[in-house]
Amino acid sequence: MAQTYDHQVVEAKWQAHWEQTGLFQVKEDATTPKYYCLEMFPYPSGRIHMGHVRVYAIGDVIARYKTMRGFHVLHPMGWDAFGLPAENAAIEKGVHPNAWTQENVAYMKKQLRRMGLSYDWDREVNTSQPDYYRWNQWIFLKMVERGLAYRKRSAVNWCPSCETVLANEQVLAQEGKDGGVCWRCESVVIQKELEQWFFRITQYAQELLDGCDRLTSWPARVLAMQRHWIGRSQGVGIDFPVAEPRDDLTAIRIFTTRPDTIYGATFMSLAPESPLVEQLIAGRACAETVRAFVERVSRLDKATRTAADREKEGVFTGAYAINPFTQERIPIWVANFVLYEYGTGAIMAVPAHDQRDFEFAKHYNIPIRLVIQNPDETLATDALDAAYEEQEQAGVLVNSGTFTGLSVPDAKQAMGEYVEAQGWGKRTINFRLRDWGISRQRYWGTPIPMLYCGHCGIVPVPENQLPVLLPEDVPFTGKGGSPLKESPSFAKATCPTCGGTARRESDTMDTFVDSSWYFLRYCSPQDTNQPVNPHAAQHWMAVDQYVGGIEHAVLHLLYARFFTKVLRDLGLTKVDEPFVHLLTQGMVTKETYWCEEHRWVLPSDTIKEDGQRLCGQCRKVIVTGRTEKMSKSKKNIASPEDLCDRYGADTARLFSLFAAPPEKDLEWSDTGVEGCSRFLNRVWRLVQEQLPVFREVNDQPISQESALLADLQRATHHTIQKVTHDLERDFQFNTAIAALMELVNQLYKSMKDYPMNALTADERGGWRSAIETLLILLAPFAPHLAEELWNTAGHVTSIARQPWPLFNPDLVVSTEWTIPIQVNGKLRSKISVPAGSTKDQIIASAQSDTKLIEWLQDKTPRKVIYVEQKLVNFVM
RNA sequence: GCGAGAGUGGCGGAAUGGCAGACGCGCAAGACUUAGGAUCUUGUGGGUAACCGUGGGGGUUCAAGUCCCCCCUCUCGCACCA
Repeated sequence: MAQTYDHQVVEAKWQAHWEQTGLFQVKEDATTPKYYCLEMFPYPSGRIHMGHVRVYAIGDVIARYKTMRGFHVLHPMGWDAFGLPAENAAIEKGVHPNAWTQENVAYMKKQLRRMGLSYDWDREVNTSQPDYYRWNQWIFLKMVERGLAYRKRSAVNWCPSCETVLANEQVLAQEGKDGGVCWRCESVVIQKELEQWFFRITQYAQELLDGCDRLTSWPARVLAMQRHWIGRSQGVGIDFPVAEPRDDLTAIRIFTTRPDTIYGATFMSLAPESPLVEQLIAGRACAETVRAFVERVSRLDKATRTAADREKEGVFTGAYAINPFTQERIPIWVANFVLYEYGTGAIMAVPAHDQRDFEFAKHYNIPIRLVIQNPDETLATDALDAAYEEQEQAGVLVNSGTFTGLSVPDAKQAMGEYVEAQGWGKRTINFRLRDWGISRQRYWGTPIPMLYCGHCGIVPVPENQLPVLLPEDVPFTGKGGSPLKESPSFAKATCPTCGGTARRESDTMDTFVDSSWYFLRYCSPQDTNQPVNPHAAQHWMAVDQYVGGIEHAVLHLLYARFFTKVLRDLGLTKVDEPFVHLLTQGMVTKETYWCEEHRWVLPSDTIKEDGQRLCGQCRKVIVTGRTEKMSKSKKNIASPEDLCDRYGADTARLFSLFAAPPEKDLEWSDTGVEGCSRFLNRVWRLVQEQLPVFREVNDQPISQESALLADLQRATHHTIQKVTHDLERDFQFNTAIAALMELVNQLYKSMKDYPMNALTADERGGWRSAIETLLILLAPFAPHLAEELWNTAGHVTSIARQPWPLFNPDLVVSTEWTIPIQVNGKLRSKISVPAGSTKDQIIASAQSDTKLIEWLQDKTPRKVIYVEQKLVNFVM
């Protein structure tokens, strides 16, 4: 019996060897094509989880495969190391965020190394270190120079009890409370206005939208989400004169995409935050009521405020506007559903043709006027139970003056032109996309390199004073404003313009800034003069394959696209889009059950009894069983460390690639892991048993006729074809691995069929070649095992550097064909014919097949379909 | 509501319009064993059978899981954007 495979020893041995020999270090190289393979870098939370194993296994197979295909592959790794959890650890455990982060990085790096990933660790980046974040500051200054970074007042979540700003994820929904609550003290969170820094991403809105059309190798749903987020819409801005002008307020501009409905506008609505509201109500009797309403609405956090199912509410301002088309006086209301940030913060309300306005009008008894008629089903105003919003199919204007009778699209066009001709407004394009607010009132992030001088105002930190370092002397209490304000060494600075005393900006940058350009930094990670060396970027960019979770479909990927365009305009890169192909891998889930008493329960902690599933502890019947994303609270964690201890990294990798296609969710299965482990052991034993057969044999041309040789060649070349095809086409790892399993099954069969002691020299050579092909094909998936066996077989150079085998179509040809025979499209028989038989020979042979006689009887088929080497179908 | 995707054995999942269920798990029988939760072999969609089978109903085709039309269910994302 061959010795069993000791994964612990073998994997450690090769990991050390690869590292010592610098196998995965990569340089720019003009002689072979480049390939840039990138997986989204992790947040150093402490431990890697199965989701990490999956995404990095996927990336690693791609990188290793492309290397074997002759590319020089950039495959880097780093740490998205700034962020809230480090600060929470500081507040709760008293550890400094930097110490906490560095410790986690060290630990997780060790874990990643155990997986045998082919990273060039010389290119490692850590966004929390000054050699990285100084370039965030540098880019920020360039953006200030170009007007792409600016300051404005904006609302933040504020906990009145902790007196601190909260990130959106620190605001929790709580039942019975109108609005979110603080994660620590459960006080109701309010909105507070602060001066904050913004990136003008809206300047690139159109380019970001157009770019989506060229990202043809991105998943459709990611593109759909990006397009929706950018949200371009075409409409008209129209001035409605104020009936009794107040001071300089003579008209209010609204934005609408439905100018065709303007004859049906029976009121106007303003956003509560609009400064026009105060102008309109000042001195009126209703002023206090309106102010109270505005106050109440604007205290709510954004998520609560904009929930679609929120009841529509409003209040009349007492003022009127004039509809320019009808000269009619319409009341001006304030409404909770009107967004100040979108359009002009004011809308014309057409209850008959907008569902929100409809509900509002019903509630407050405002007239509803039908101006679009449905030709298929005549609508009556009194009978409407919802707004008629149809725009594409039908709809003809009624009650609309000279525009009556036009179709909706024609009316949109004509009325838009009319507005412009009359000087009432103009056609405009609006985007949902907002400028990106990057100020965070946090410690563990990149300090924003700006100064506030009593004399000179807002002054950028001069470039030669970068980086602005994070100070160490900061207390972490979780209370109060920005932690950086508490550092005496940090807050005070000298104004570079006048030499006077200046205050340093105490906010830090959103961590999404860090991840918006790290892929460029990998091209020249040690450059001390600039964020990225343009020559290195020219060589490596764009990223050929990006792999990561779908949760980043909008923000990260959009910001990274934005930064790429900004850095392009700064002359640092020439690419417009950073990521050519995008693979969004599914989550790793595990089956769990929900017990009323014991919450989430693992399958192993349940009992099956009388066809019912009971909780193992309380024996209550469980009703909910489903697969959930792995999480601590659900207790359905499978630990990568345990997995590596018990089965090894190769098994962990193989399972996470085999159990589901990469883009789908993967359900964890302990027995599935066993299956993969079993497969690797089968490979191990196969090679061990064949070793003596081919060890002394050199590769030699195969001259001999031999059934075994033909079998071996057919099997290996068929596998080469299948595995290559599956990898080339969307990285279908699961079917590629299945093909390798089939090959191993085949080889076992051949081993059984042809006794080893009777093999000829040629046949030994055939065995050698078959096994080496298997190992090479397996190498990207299970690199340690493949390397070990490759080495055992007498090779000194790494299998990771072997060229990928080429498929030879001549070698898969078999001596006979099996042709399925159908009668009227149903399978009735299969026949074997010599390879190369003609259509007529095959049909003749089918007609004489005994199984078919009863189906064909003596009748002449009406028609015979023959598909080359595939099938025969008799139509009777 | 809008957008994207998915419905195939006991389970995860395979199938350029051409043999439905590859491969793996599970299960069953056998072999080897003091033993087996190791390993190997064989079988395994349903039905006694004719036959029936890819969410349901139509259609195109010699042939449909795959293409077209209608419907149902589920998952994910966005969600008052005027």
